[in-house]
Amino acid sequence: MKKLPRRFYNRDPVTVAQELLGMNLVHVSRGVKRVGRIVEVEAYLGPRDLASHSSKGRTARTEVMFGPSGHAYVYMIYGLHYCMNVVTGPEGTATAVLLRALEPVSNLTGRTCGPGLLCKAMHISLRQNGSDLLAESLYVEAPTQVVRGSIVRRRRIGVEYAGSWANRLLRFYLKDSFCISRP
DNA sequence: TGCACGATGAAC
DNA sequence: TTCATCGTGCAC
Repeated sequence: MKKLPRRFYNRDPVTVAQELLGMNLVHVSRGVKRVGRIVEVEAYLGPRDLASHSSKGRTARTEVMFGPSGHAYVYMIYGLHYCMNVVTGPEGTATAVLLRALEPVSNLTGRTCGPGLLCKAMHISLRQNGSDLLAESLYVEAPTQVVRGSIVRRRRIGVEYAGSWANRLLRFYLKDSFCISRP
């Protein structure tokens, strides 16, 4: 097991998204280490990407996205759920990868397939927004051997309002996973 | 200062 | 298909 270095995140979000598949998301809180295997993600390509929150510009909410890579961008959606992203690329590019589904590895209870469910099971909330993924609490690590298999590309979920950007194939998931939020 | 609307999930 | 529920961004 090896924590992913800053340079892993500091690349284009499409590359980072695909390479995150098969990696383990780890959250240590109150002495409990929760681990899940990332099996579904979406890439958000910055201010020009109308589906990305960063297309609204630099605001209090999107501030973390505009910062350095390797940090967690967590936000509340529909007043009910949380979604977690990993900030990618050079500082200021405001690109990110949304984590959409995990396969349970350790200490996870409840479902983990879906961005809101994933955060709930991992005990991730607004407290984790801006968290450095190279620190000790929340991070991603490579398992002893990364098993990926075939990667499927699909349209992103829930971004129909984004015009032609909604049609881009920016969602990636592991074909062989039993845990995908939507086919 | 007010208001429409979500990168969702669950129920019907 | 509908609804829960509230922070955000933008119109006034």
